[in-house]
Amino acid sequence: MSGARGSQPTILDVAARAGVSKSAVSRVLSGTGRFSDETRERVERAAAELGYVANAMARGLVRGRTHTIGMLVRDASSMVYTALHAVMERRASELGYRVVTTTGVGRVEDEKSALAALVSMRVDGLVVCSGLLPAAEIAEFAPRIATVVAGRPELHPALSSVYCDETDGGTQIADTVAAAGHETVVVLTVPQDNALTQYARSQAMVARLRGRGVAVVDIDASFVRPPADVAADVAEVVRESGATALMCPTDRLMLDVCDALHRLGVEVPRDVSVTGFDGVYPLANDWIGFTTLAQPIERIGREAIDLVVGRIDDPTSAVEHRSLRGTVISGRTLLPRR
Amino acid sequence: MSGARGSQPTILDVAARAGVSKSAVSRVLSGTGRFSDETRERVERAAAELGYVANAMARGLVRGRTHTIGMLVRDASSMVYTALHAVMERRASELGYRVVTTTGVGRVEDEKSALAALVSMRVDGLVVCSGLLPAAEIAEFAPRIATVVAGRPELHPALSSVYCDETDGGTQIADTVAAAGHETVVVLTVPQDNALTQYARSQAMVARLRGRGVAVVDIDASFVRPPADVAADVAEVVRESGATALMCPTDRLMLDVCDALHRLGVEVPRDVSVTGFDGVYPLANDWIGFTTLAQPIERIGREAIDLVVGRIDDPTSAVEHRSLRGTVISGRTLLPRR
DNA sequence: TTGAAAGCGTTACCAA
DNA sequence: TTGGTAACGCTTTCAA
Repeated sequence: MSGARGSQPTILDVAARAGVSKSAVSRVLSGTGRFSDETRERVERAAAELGYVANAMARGLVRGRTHTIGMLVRDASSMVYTALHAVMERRASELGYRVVTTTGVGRVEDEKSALAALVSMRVDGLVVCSGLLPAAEIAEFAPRIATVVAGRPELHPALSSVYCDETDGGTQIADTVAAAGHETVVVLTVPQDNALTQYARSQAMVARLRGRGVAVVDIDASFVRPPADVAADVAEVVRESGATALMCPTDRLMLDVCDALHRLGVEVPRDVSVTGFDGVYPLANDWIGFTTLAQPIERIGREAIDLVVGRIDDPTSAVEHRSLRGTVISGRTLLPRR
Repeated sequence: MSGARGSQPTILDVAARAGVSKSAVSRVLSGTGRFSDETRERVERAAAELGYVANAMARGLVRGRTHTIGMLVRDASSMVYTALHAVMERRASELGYRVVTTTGVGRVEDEKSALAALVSMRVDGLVVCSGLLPAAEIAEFAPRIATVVAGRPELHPALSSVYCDETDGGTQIADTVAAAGHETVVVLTVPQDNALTQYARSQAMVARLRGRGVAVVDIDASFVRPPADVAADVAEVVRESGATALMCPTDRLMLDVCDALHRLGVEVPRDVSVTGFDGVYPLANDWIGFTTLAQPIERIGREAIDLVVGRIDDPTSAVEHRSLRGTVISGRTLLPRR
């Protein structure tokens, strides 16, 4: 039975081999209760010989706790989420938790099911890192599972959150551009339903620039548009309106647009200055030299874990919304006007 | 009872609310067996009203299958793993599997426990993406769980694997450098125990260059050395031996070294040509212009999932080692000599 | 210090 | 078509 293909040894196999009861095995292996040195010795040897690894499902079922935090990520290939993931993993392990990650593959439906998968695994806590899933879908589980939203400004009354202050960030970087003397600026904007965060930051950029008397040309950069098309629009505007700077809602889009502009013969920063947003390694790097707004990823990740663990330990703890300020990184892509 | 804090509704709660037995609920919700329309209707409503999400632990326990593939990643912040993650997630979902990811935080011990966590969750299959963990540690579970190693040339007889042919890759990029006419080249090498893959590719570079009569200066770039120190060595060698090119084992290290060289006043590619390895977005990009060897990440990820699912479906299927060729990407960082 | 037995939430097999 | 009941692998009383 214990040798059947695919079946792993159970506590009964260990007990039989050690010549003790399964209760004894359980006590020894989980270090609870009392047992003699001899029992311990025999159990440990038997377990090692069998390559026994306790079944977390069975354990979780009876204990009602999994010591696991589920992380839902929007896009496994985005560097922002990736960086967040690494930070959270580290912090969670310090606190005695394991992080398991799932992702939707971009669609809301997939994300809902990825979230449900985490819930069905009965993770002790949930950290949602996605600007895509509507708050209501997330909040549904909040009464039963400690839930925190990380990386997006979520003010839902049932959900704690930690995020970069997008408005402040957009404003800061817009100030940087304005201070460099640019008088006509292109801002790439993303529709609200594409990504809340990106929408918020571009709106802040536009508002601040206009507030400072800068002429703004707004170009649609919704996710469905290929960067090459966006770049073509930018090139045209630069030619016709004489815009001298371009602001992007993410470093990633900035990179794609720079690339496309390059193919059109428009060089950065010679012909046009460009700024990004996110500031995650490796794009935020002196040698590459993006001028961008760095999100406080380290703090966001760490505090998200602290918040969720806090709520696991004390489910009655108050909902909190923490807004963290980002920092402008000055690179080579933004030049003073003229 | 069903309202107790933290406790989620169970199948019994649904059954009670729907006025049927838990067996009926199980049948309806899992779509197996027969049931009347009325039963279905009542069960579905009750489940929806309660926000019921089946407990995957209980289900997995009795079914003996979780429909989950566990992915062990070395470094959640590395773009190579990140890219692999995204590809695998997509392919697995096409095949009806969910991917859960865990990572060590860099140390072998942590990785072992991260792997054990996956095993304890009784994932149906395991994809190990780490050049760190010794094959023996991984192979231990192979007899009981379908296991595939992705992204490293692992020829262990019990482990299937898919990986970039590191030797061929190192050779290809070395050929590219030699063909550009460089006669003295610095190669950054990493010790074998730091990372198998990086070791293999740098050795291949060195061998090929020497084979073509190129003078090679070998600089130690073990993980513990700060890139700034490595860069200082490089700067000195460039000055003293007149080396005109530098080959790095990863794009990431390449970036850090370029950055550090820049601070030392050594400009790339003006003063020295540089090549990398990995070729993952965003560094492999025309605008940034790294000359590098692109690993076939898309194929590696996809085939890793196909292999592991194949072994889940047919545990007797043969162990396979698939070596995939990478492609040189020509960027701006490599100039012809003189 | 030990082992027997009662669950944990599901599914699956059986009568009914 | 139904519902009762026996697992699944483990932890946790409770007696001994």
